[in-house]
Amino acid sequence: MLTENTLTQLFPSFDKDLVKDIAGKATLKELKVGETLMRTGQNIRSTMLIISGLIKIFREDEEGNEFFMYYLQPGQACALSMICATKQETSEIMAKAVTETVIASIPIQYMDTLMLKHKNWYYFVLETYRSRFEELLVTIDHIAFRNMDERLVFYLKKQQEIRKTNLLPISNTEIALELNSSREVISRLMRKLSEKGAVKLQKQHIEIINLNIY
Amino acid sequence: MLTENTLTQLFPSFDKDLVKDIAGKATLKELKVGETLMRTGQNIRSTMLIISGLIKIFREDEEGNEFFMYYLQPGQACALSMICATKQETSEIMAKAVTETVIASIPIQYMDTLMLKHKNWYYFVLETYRSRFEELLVTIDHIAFRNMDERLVFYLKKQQEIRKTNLLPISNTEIALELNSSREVISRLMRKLSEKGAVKLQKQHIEIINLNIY
DNA sequence: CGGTGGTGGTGACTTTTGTCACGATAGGCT
DNA sequence: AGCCTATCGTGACAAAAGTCACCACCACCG
Repeated sequence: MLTENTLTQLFPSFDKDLVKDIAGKATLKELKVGETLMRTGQNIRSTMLIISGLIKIFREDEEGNEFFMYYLQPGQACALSMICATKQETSEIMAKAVTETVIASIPIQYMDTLMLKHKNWYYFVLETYRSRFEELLVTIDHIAFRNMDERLVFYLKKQQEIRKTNLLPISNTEIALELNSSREVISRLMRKLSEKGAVKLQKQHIEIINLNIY
Repeated sequence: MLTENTLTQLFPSFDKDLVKDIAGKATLKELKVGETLMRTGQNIRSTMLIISGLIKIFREDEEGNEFFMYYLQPGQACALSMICATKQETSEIMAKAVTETVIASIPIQYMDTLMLKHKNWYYFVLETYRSRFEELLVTIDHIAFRNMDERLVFYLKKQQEIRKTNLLPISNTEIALELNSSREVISRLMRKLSEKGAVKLQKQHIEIINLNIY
Protein backbone atom coordinates (compact mmCIF):
# COMPACT_ATOMS: atom_id res chain seq x y z
CA MET A 1 0.00 0.00 0.00
CA LEU A 2 1.28 3.42 -0.97
CA THR A 3 1.03 5.68 2.05
CA GLU A 4 1.02 9.46 1.91
CA ASN A 5 3.89 9.35 4.32
CA THR A 6 6.14 7.42 1.97
CA LEU A 7 5.35 9.79 -0.86
CA THR A 8 6.07 12.87 1.21
CA GLN A 9 9.40 11.47 2.27
CA LEU A 10 10.51 10.42 -1.20
CA PHE A 11 9.12 13.43 -3.02
CA PRO A 12 9.61 16.35 -0.65
CA SER A 13 8.60 18.86 -3.31
CA PHE A 14 5.03 17.51 -3.41
CA ASP A 15 2.50 19.34 -1.25
CA LYS A 16 -0.19 17.64 0.82
CA ASP A 17 -2.91 17.96 -1.79
CA LEU A 18 -0.77 16.46 -4.50
CA VAL A 19 0.35 13.60 -2.29
CA LYS A 20 -3.24 12.82 -1.44
CA ASP A 21 -4.21 12.89 -5.10
CA ILE A 22 -1.41 10.59 -6.12
CA ALA A 23 -1.85 8.18 -3.25
CA GLY A 24 -5.44 7.72 -4.30
CA LYS A 25 -4.65 7.10 -7.94
CA ALA A 26 -1.40 5.18 -8.03
CA THR A 27 -0.99 1.45 -7.74
CA LEU A 28 2.16 -0.25 -6.54
CA LYS A 29 4.07 -2.74 -8.64
CA GLU A 30 6.94 -4.94 -7.56
CA LEU A 31 9.73 -5.86 -9.94
CA LYS A 32 12.17 -8.71 -9.49
CA VAL A 33 15.87 -8.41 -10.31
CA GLY A 34 16.34 -8.23 -14.07
CA GLU A 35 12.67 -7.79 -14.81
CA THR A 36 11.91 -5.53 -17.77
CA LEU A 37 9.65 -2.60 -17.06
CA MET A 38 9.60 -1.13 -20.51
CA ARG A 39 10.88 -2.28 -23.88
CA THR A 40 11.60 -0.56 -27.15
CA GLY A 41 8.47 0.11 -29.16
CA GLN A 42 6.13 -0.53 -26.29
CA ASN A 43 3.22 1.77 -25.63
CA ILE A 44 3.25 3.32 -22.20
CA ARG A 45 -0.01 3.82 -20.41
CA SER A 46 1.12 5.11 -17.09
CA THR A 47 3.62 7.38 -15.43
CA MET A 48 5.99 5.70 -13.06
CA LEU A 49 7.51 6.90 -9.80
CA ILE A 50 10.31 4.91 -8.21
CA ILE A 51 9.56 4.06 -4.59
CA SER A 52 12.47 1.75 -3.80
CA GLY A 53 15.17 -0.16 -5.62
CA LEU A 54 17.06 0.75 -8.77
CA ILE A 55 16.05 0.93 -12.43
CA LYS A 56 18.48 0.93 -15.34
CA ILE A 57 17.54 2.86 -18.45
CA PHE A 58 19.30 1.90 -21.65
CA ARG A 59 19.07 1.99 -25.38
CA GLU A 60 19.12 -1.07 -27.60
CA ASP A 61 19.77 -1.24 -31.33
CA GLU A 62 18.47 -3.79 -33.84
CA GLU A 63 21.40 -6.14 -33.33
CA GLY A 64 20.90 -6.30 -29.58
CA ASN A 65 23.76 -3.98 -28.69
CA GLU A 66 22.79 -2.08 -25.64
CA PHE A 67 23.94 1.26 -24.43
CA PHE A 68 23.59 2.40 -20.85
CA MET A 69 22.00 5.80 -20.35
CA TYR A 70 21.20 6.39 -16.70
CA TYR A 71 19.73 5.02 -13.51
CA LEU A 72 16.48 5.88 -11.79
CA GLN A 73 16.50 5.92 -8.02
CA PRO A 74 13.79 6.25 -5.37
CA GLY A 75 12.29 9.73 -5.51
CA GLN A 76 12.71 9.94 -9.25
CA ALA A 77 10.35 9.34 -12.10
CA CYS A 78 10.67 7.99 -15.59
CA ALA A 79 10.67 11.08 -17.77
CA LEU A 80 9.76 9.22 -20.89
CA SER A 81 6.82 7.51 -19.27
CA MET A 82 5.42 10.89 -18.34
CA ILE A 83 5.36 12.20 -21.83
CA CYS A 84 4.79 9.07 -23.79
CA ALA A 85 1.86 8.55 -21.49
CA THR A 86 0.51 12.01 -22.20
CA LYS A 87 1.07 11.87 -25.91
CA GLN A 88 0.35 8.17 -26.41
CA GLU A 89 3.64 7.67 -28.14
CA THR A 90 5.75 4.56 -28.03
CA SER A 91 8.92 4.37 -26.02
CA GLU A 92 12.33 4.08 -27.60
CA ILE A 93 14.20 2.79 -24.62
CA MET A 94 14.48 -0.17 -22.30
CA ALA A 95 14.01 -0.09 -18.54
CA LYS A 96 15.13 -2.96 -16.33
CA ALA A 97 15.18 -3.53 -12.59
CA VAL A 98 18.76 -3.77 -11.27
CA THR A 99 17.67 -4.71 -7.77
CA GLU A 100 14.26 -5.59 -6.42
CA THR A 101 12.23 -2.49 -7.09
CA VAL A 102 8.87 -1.00 -6.19
CA ILE A 103 7.23 1.54 -8.44
CA ALA A 104 4.05 3.58 -8.18
CA SER A 105 2.12 3.62 -11.40
CA ILE A 106 -0.24 6.48 -12.22
CA PRO A 107 -2.58 5.79 -15.15
CA ILE A 108 -2.43 8.33 -17.96
CA GLN A 109 -5.96 9.56 -17.64
CA TYR A 110 -4.99 11.42 -14.48
CA MET A 111 -2.03 13.24 -16.04
CA ASP A 112 -4.02 16.21 -17.34
CA THR A 113 -5.71 16.84 -14.02
CA LEU A 114 -2.51 16.56 -12.05
CA MET A 115 -0.72 18.86 -14.42
CA LEU A 116 -3.31 21.60 -14.49
CA LYS A 117 -4.26 21.36 -10.83
CA HIS A 118 -0.88 21.09 -9.15
CA LYS A 119 1.92 23.52 -9.77
CA ASN A 120 4.12 21.15 -7.77
CA TRP A 121 3.47 18.36 -10.19
CA TYR A 122 4.19 20.44 -13.24
CA TYR A 123 7.45 21.60 -11.70
CA PHE A 124 8.32 18.04 -10.88
CA VAL A 125 7.64 16.85 -14.40
CA LEU A 126 9.72 19.61 -15.94
CA GLU A 127 12.53 19.09 -13.50
CA THR A 128 12.51 15.37 -14.20
CA TYR A 129 12.76 16.07 -17.88
CA ARG A 130 15.43 18.67 -17.50
CA SER A 131 17.66 16.50 -15.36
CA ARG A 132 17.34 13.50 -17.67
CA PHE A 133 18.11 15.76 -20.58
CA GLU A 134 21.25 16.96 -18.84
CA GLU A 135 22.27 13.39 -18.16
CA LEU A 136 21.91 12.58 -21.81
CA LEU A 137 24.05 15.58 -22.66
CA VAL A 138 26.76 14.34 -20.34
CA THR A 139 26.50 10.92 -21.93
CA ILE A 140 26.88 12.44 -25.38
CA ASP A 141 29.91 14.39 -24.23
CA HIS A 142 31.48 11.19 -23.09
CA ILE A 143 30.99 9.15 -26.19
CA ALA A 144 31.76 12.08 -28.46
CA PHE A 145 34.78 13.54 -26.75
CA ARG A 146 36.27 10.91 -24.48
CA ASN A 147 38.18 7.69 -24.93
CA MET A 148 37.25 4.40 -23.41
CA ASP A 149 39.62 4.72 -20.46
CA GLU A 150 38.02 7.92 -19.22
CA ARG A 151 34.57 6.57 -19.86
CA LEU A 152 35.36 3.47 -17.85
CA VAL A 153 36.53 5.54 -14.90
CA PHE A 154 33.40 7.65 -15.12
CA TYR A 155 31.27 4.52 -15.26
CA LEU A 156 32.95 3.04 -12.21
CA LYS A 157 32.53 6.26 -10.26
CA LYS A 158 28.86 6.31 -11.07
CA GLN A 159 28.43 2.71 -10.01
CA GLN A 160 30.24 3.42 -6.76
CA GLU A 161 28.02 6.40 -6.10
CA ILE A 162 24.75 4.73 -6.96
CA ARG A 163 25.38 1.40 -5.30
CA LYS A 164 27.00 3.14 -2.33
CA THR A 165 29.79 0.61 -2.05
CA ASN A 166 33.42 0.18 -3.13
CA LEU A 167 32.89 -3.46 -3.97
CA LEU A 168 31.14 -3.63 -7.31
CA PRO A 169 29.62 -6.99 -8.20
CA ILE A 170 29.93 -6.38 -11.94
CA SER A 171 31.70 -8.51 -14.52
CA ASN A 172 33.91 -7.13 -17.27
CA THR A 173 31.52 -8.60 -19.80
CA GLU A 174 28.68 -6.62 -18.31
CA ILE A 175 30.65 -3.38 -18.35
CA ALA A 176 31.64 -3.97 -21.96
CA LEU A 177 27.98 -4.40 -22.84
CA GLU A 178 26.91 -1.23 -21.11
CA LEU A 179 29.65 0.88 -22.60
CA ASN A 180 29.12 -0.76 -25.97
CA SER A 181 32.69 -1.98 -26.05
CA SER A 182 34.17 -5.45 -25.85
CA ARG A 183 35.23 -7.57 -22.93
CA GLU A 184 38.88 -7.63 -23.98
CA VAL A 185 39.11 -3.87 -24.13
CA ILE A 186 37.62 -3.50 -20.67
CA SER A 187 39.94 -6.21 -19.42
CA ARG A 188 42.99 -4.35 -20.72
CA LEU A 189 41.86 -1.03 -19.29
CA MET A 190 41.06 -2.64 -15.98
CA ARG A 191 44.56 -4.00 -15.76
CA LYS A 192 45.93 -0.51 -16.36
CA LEU A 193 43.68 0.87 -13.65
CA SER A 194 44.85 -1.77 -11.20
CA GLU A 195 48.48 -1.05 -12.12
CA LYS A 196 47.85 2.58 -11.24
CA GLY A 197 46.34 1.49 -7.95
CA ALA A 198 42.92 2.86 -8.78
CA VAL A 199 41.16 -0.47 -8.34
CA LYS A 200 41.84 -3.95 -7.03
CA LEU A 201 40.61 -6.81 -9.13
CA GLN A 202 39.12 -9.57 -7.06
CA LYS A 203 37.29 -12.64 -8.09
CA GLN A 204 33.73 -11.67 -8.94
CA HIS A 205 34.26 -8.16 -7.67
CA ILE A 206 35.97 -4.93 -8.48
CA GLU A 207 37.22 -3.09 -5.45
CA ILE A 208 37.52 0.64 -5.94
CA ILE A 209 40.50 2.22 -4.23
CA ASN A 210 40.76 5.69 -5.71
CA LEU A 211 39.43 6.74 -9.08
CA ASN A 212 40.59 10.34 -8.99
CA ILE A 213 43.68 9.69 -11.02
CA TYR A 214 43.34 12.29 -13.73
CA MET B 1 5.39 42.90 -34.56
CA LEU B 2 4.19 39.42 -33.63
CA THR B 3 0.67 38.98 -35.00
CA GLU B 4 -1.80 36.41 -33.76
CA ASN B 5 -2.09 35.26 -37.32
CA THR B 6 1.58 34.34 -37.60
CA LEU B 7 1.41 32.43 -34.34
CA THR B 8 -1.65 30.48 -35.36
CA GLN B 9 -0.05 29.48 -38.62
CA LEU B 10 3.26 28.42 -37.13
CA PHE B 11 1.83 26.79 -34.03
CA PRO B 12 -1.43 25.20 -35.16
CA SER B 13 -1.90 23.39 -31.86
CA PHE B 14 -2.34 26.67 -29.98
CA ASP B 15 -5.93 27.79 -29.43
CA LYS B 16 -7.13 31.39 -29.75
CA ASP B 17 -6.82 32.21 -26.09
CA LEU B 18 -3.26 30.98 -25.91
CA VAL B 19 -2.27 32.81 -29.06
CA LYS B 20 -3.69 36.02 -27.68
CA ASP B 21 -1.85 35.51 -24.40
CA ILE B 22 1.48 34.88 -26.09
CA ALA B 23 1.14 37.66 -28.63
CA GLY B 24 0.68 40.07 -25.77
CA LYS B 25 3.68 38.86 -23.81
CA ALA B 26 6.33 37.94 -26.34
CA THR B 27 8.82 40.26 -27.93
CA LEU B 28 10.48 39.63 -31.26
CA LYS B 29 14.23 39.40 -31.69
CA GLU B 30 16.18 39.27 -34.91
CA LEU B 31 19.38 37.30 -35.19
CA LYS B 32 22.01 37.69 -37.89
CA VAL B 33 23.80 34.76 -39.50
CA GLY B 34 26.21 33.20 -37.05
CA GLU B 35 24.91 35.13 -34.06
CA THR B 36 24.92 33.25 -30.79
CA LEU B 37 21.60 33.01 -29.02
CA MET B 38 22.74 31.01 -26.05
CA ARG B 39 26.10 29.90 -24.76
CA THR B 40 27.27 27.28 -22.31
CA GLY B 41 26.82 28.35 -18.72
CA GLN B 42 24.53 31.23 -19.52
CA ASN B 43 21.41 31.83 -17.49
CA ILE B 44 18.24 31.78 -19.54
CA ARG B 45 15.49 34.19 -18.65
CA SER B 46 12.98 33.56 -21.37
CA THR B 47 11.43 30.84 -23.45
CA MET B 48 12.04 31.08 -27.15
CA LEU B 49 9.80 30.23 -30.07
CA ILE B 50 11.28 30.15 -33.58
CA ILE B 51 9.29 32.33 -35.98
CA SER B 52 11.52 32.16 -39.05
CA GLY B 53 15.03 31.07 -39.99
CA LEU B 54 17.11 28.23 -38.61
CA ILE B 55 18.88 27.69 -35.28
CA LYS B 56 21.65 25.20 -34.68
CA ILE B 57 21.90 23.58 -31.28
CA PHE B 58 25.24 22.08 -30.35
CA ARG B 59 27.41 21.06 -27.47
CA GLU B 60 30.87 22.39 -26.80
CA ASP B 61 33.56 20.98 -24.55
CA GLU B 62 36.32 22.80 -22.69
CA GLU B 63 38.76 22.57 -25.58
CA GLY B 64 36.35 24.15 -28.04
CA ASN B 65 35.36 20.92 -29.76
CA GLU B 66 31.79 21.21 -30.80
CA PHE B 67 29.24 18.55 -31.40
CA PHE B 68 26.12 19.09 -33.44
CA MET B 69 22.87 18.03 -31.80
CA TYR B 70 19.88 19.26 -33.76
CA TYR B 71 18.25 22.15 -35.57
CA LEU B 72 15.31 24.27 -34.51
CA GLN B 73 12.94 25.37 -37.25
CA PRO B 74 9.99 27.75 -37.37
CA GLY B 75 7.12 26.38 -35.30
CA GLN B 76 9.48 24.82 -32.80
CA ALA B 77 10.72 25.97 -29.44
CA CYS B 78 13.93 25.60 -27.52
CA ALA B 79 13.20 22.87 -25.01
CA LEU B 80 16.01 23.83 -22.74
CA SER B 81 15.00 27.45 -22.61
CA MET B 82 11.56 26.37 -21.40
CA ILE B 83 12.83 24.51 -18.46
CA CYS B 84 15.93 26.42 -17.61
CA ALA B 85 13.68 29.43 -17.61
CA THR B 86 11.27 27.79 -15.22
CA LYS B 87 13.90 26.40 -12.93
CA GLN B 88 16.43 29.20 -13.22
CA GLU B 89 19.14 26.80 -14.17
CA THR B 90 22.00 27.53 -16.51
CA SER B 91 22.13 26.14 -19.98
CA GLU B 92 24.66 23.54 -21.05
CA ILE B 93 24.45 24.05 -24.76
CA MET B 94 25.11 26.53 -27.50
CA ALA B 95 22.54 27.93 -29.91
CA LYS B 96 23.56 29.77 -33.04
CA ALA B 97 21.64 31.23 -35.97
CA VAL B 98 22.40 29.38 -39.21
CA THR B 99 20.43 31.80 -41.36
CA GLU B 100 18.85 35.11 -40.45
CA THR B 101 16.35 34.19 -37.79
CA VAL B 102 13.44 35.72 -35.91
CA ILE B 103 12.48 34.43 -32.49
CA ALA B 104 9.68 35.27 -30.10
CA SER B 105 10.88 35.60 -26.56
CA ILE B 106 8.52 35.01 -23.65
CA PRO B 107 9.87 36.18 -20.27
CA ILE B 108 9.97 33.51 -17.58
CA GLN B 109 7.54 35.19 -15.25
CA TYR B 110 4.69 34.20 -17.59
CA MET B 111 5.60 30.53 -17.72
CA ASP B 112 3.61 29.48 -14.66
CA THR B 113 0.45 31.20 -15.81
CA LEU B 114 0.69 29.82 -19.32
CA MET B 115 1.32 26.34 -18.02
CA LEU B 116 -1.52 26.25 -15.54
CA LYS B 117 -4.02 28.13 -17.67
CA HIS B 118 -3.53 26.54 -21.08
CA LYS B 119 -3.67 22.83 -21.65
CA ASN B 120 -2.45 23.52 -25.17
CA TRP B 121 0.67 25.13 -23.86
CA TYR B 122 1.47 22.33 -21.48
CA TYR B 123 1.01 19.82 -24.26
CA PHE B 124 3.26 21.87 -26.47
CA VAL B 125 5.99 22.06 -23.85
CA LEU B 126 5.88 18.35 -23.19
CA GLU B 127 5.85 17.52 -26.87
CA THR B 128 8.79 19.83 -27.45
CA TYR B 129 10.71 18.08 -24.75
CA ARG B 130 9.78 14.65 -25.90
CA SER B 131 10.79 15.26 -29.49
CA ARG B 132 14.14 16.81 -28.52
CA PHE B 133 14.72 13.88 -26.21
CA GLU B 134 14.06 11.47 -29.05
CA GLU B 135 16.47 13.39 -31.26
CA LEU B 136 19.14 13.09 -28.63
CA LEU B 137 18.48 9.37 -28.44
CA VAL B 138 18.97 9.06 -32.18
CA THR B 139 22.17 11.07 -31.89
CA ILE B 140 23.42 8.76 -29.17
CA ASP B 141 22.60 5.77 -31.30
CA HIS B 142 24.68 7.17 -34.06
CA ILE B 143 27.78 7.96 -32.11
CA ALA B 144 27.53 4.79 -30.06
CA PHE B 145 26.68 2.26 -32.73
CA ARG B 146 27.67 3.73 -36.09
CA ASN B 147 30.90 4.46 -37.89
CA MET B 148 31.82 7.78 -39.40
CA ASP B 149 30.77 6.85 -42.93
CA GLU B 150 27.20 6.15 -41.90
CA ARG B 151 27.11 9.20 -39.70
CA LEU B 152 28.29 11.37 -42.56
CA VAL B 153 25.54 10.08 -44.83
CA PHE B 154 23.00 10.70 -42.09
CA TYR B 155 24.35 14.20 -41.59
CA LEU B 156 24.13 15.01 -45.30
CA LYS B 157 20.59 13.68 -45.48
CA LYS B 158 19.59 15.89 -42.62
CA GLN B 159 21.19 18.94 -44.17
CA GLN B 160 19.43 18.22 -47.44
CA GLU B 161 16.11 17.88 -45.68
CA ILE B 162 16.47 20.98 -43.53
CA ARG B 163 17.94 23.29 -46.12
CA LYS B 164 15.58 21.92 -48.75
CA THR B 165 18.25 21.84 -51.44
CA ASN B 166 20.66 19.37 -53.03
CA LEU B 167 23.45 21.91 -53.16
CA LEU B 168 24.93 22.19 -49.71
CA PRO B 169 27.14 25.21 -49.08
CA ILE B 170 29.16 23.47 -46.37
CA SER B 171 32.90 22.93 -46.21
CA ASN B 172 34.55 19.68 -45.20
CA THR B 173 36.15 21.49 -42.31
CA GLU B 174 32.75 22.54 -41.04
CA ILE B 175 31.38 19.02 -41.30
CA ALA B 176 34.39 17.66 -39.47
CA LEU B 177 33.76 20.14 -36.67
CA GLU B 178 30.11 19.25 -36.33
CA LEU B 179 30.69 15.52 -36.34
CA ASN B 180 33.68 15.95 -34.04
CA SER B 181 35.98 14.33 -36.55
CA SER B 182 38.82 15.74 -38.65
CA ARG B 183 38.87 17.35 -42.06
CA GLU B 184 41.01 14.60 -43.59
CA VAL B 185 38.67 11.86 -42.49
CA ILE B 186 35.68 13.68 -43.97
CA SER B 187 37.65 14.33 -47.12
CA ARG B 188 38.42 10.63 -47.54
CA LEU B 189 34.85 9.57 -46.86
CA MET B 190 33.56 12.20 -49.26
CA ARG B 191 35.72 10.79 -51.99
CA LYS B 192 34.29 7.36 -51.35
CA LEU B 193 30.78 8.77 -51.54
CA SER B 194 31.52 10.50 -54.83
CA GLU B 195 33.04 7.27 -56.20
CA LYS B 196 29.80 5.54 -55.37
CA GLY B 197 27.88 8.27 -57.16
CA ALA B 198 26.12 9.43 -54.02
CA VAL B 199 27.42 12.99 -54.23
CA LYS B 200 29.24 15.26 -56.64
CA LEU B 201 31.98 17.41 -55.22
CA GLN B 202 31.99 20.91 -56.63
CA LYS B 203 33.96 23.91 -55.63
CA GLN B 204 32.42 25.41 -52.51
CA HIS B 205 29.48 23.04 -52.72
CA ILE B 206 28.45 19.47 -52.23
CA GLU B 207 25.81 18.28 -54.66
CA ILE B 208 23.74 15.43 -53.38
CA ILE B 209 22.78 12.87 -56.02
CA ASN B 210 21.44 9.91 -54.07
CA LEU B 211 22.29 9.08 -50.50
CA ASN B 212 20.26 5.88 -50.21
CA ILE B 213 23.18 3.64 -50.86
CA TYR B 214 22.98 1.25 -47.95
C1' DC C 1 51.67 41.35 -59.75
C1' DG C 2 52.64 38.73 -55.62
C1' DG C 3 51.11 37.68 -51.06
C1' DT C 4 47.71 35.73 -47.96
C1' DG C 5 44.15 32.91 -46.14
C1' DG C 6 40.77 29.51 -46.64
C1' DT C 7 40.00 25.20 -48.60
C1' DG C 8 40.80 20.48 -50.26
C1' DG C 9 43.60 16.09 -51.50
C1' DT C 10 46.76 12.67 -50.13
C1' DG C 11 50.36 9.52 -48.29
C1' DA C 12 52.45 7.84 -44.11
C1' DC C 13 52.08 6.92 -39.64
C1' DT C 14 50.01 6.33 -34.76
C1' DT C 15 46.49 5.49 -31.54
C1' DT C 16 42.44 3.49 -30.17
C1' DT C 17 39.35 0.08 -30.42
C1' DG C 18 37.46 -4.22 -31.97
C1' DT C 19 38.06 -9.18 -33.18
C1' DC C 20 39.91 -13.84 -33.06
C1' DA C 21 41.96 -17.58 -30.89
C1' DC C 22 43.47 -19.86 -27.09
C1' DG C 23 44.31 -21.03 -22.44
C1' DA C 24 43.56 -20.57 -17.26
C1' DT C 25 40.66 -20.56 -13.34
C1' DA C 26 36.72 -21.18 -10.36
C1' DG C 27 32.03 -22.53 -8.99
C1' DG C 28 28.17 -25.48 -9.40
C1' DC C 29 26.05 -29.81 -10.48
C1' DT C 30 25.50 -34.76 -11.09
C1' DA D 1 35.86 -36.76 -9.61
C1' DG D 2 34.29 -35.17 -14.15
C1' DC D 3 31.80 -31.92 -16.71
C1' DC D 4 29.80 -27.53 -17.80
C1' DT D 5 29.65 -22.79 -17.86
C1' DA D 6 31.02 -18.28 -16.93
C1' DT D 7 34.68 -15.41 -16.35
C1' DC D 8 39.15 -13.41 -17.19
C1' DG D 9 43.87 -12.59 -19.38
C1' DT D 10 46.49 -12.15 -23.32
C1' DG D 11 48.93 -12.07 -27.71
C1' DA D 12 48.27 -11.16 -32.53
C1' DC D 13 46.03 -8.94 -35.87
C1' DA D 14 42.57 -5.78 -38.34
C1' DA D 15 39.79 -1.78 -38.82
C1' DA D 16 38.56 2.93 -37.95
C1' DA D 17 39.87 7.24 -36.97
C1' DG D 18 43.10 10.86 -35.79
C1' DT D 19 47.48 13.33 -36.78
C1' DC D 20 51.24 15.20 -39.42
C1' DA D 21 53.32 17.02 -43.34
C1' DC D 22 53.07 18.86 -47.61
C1' DC D 23 51.27 20.51 -51.75
C1' DA D 24 47.63 22.54 -54.86
C1' DC D 25 44.05 25.54 -55.90
C1' DC D 26 41.45 29.71 -55.85
C1' DA D 27 39.63 34.15 -54.38
C1' DC D 28 40.68 38.44 -52.72
C1' DC D 29 43.27 42.51 -51.88
C1' DG D 30 46.79 45.99 -51.66
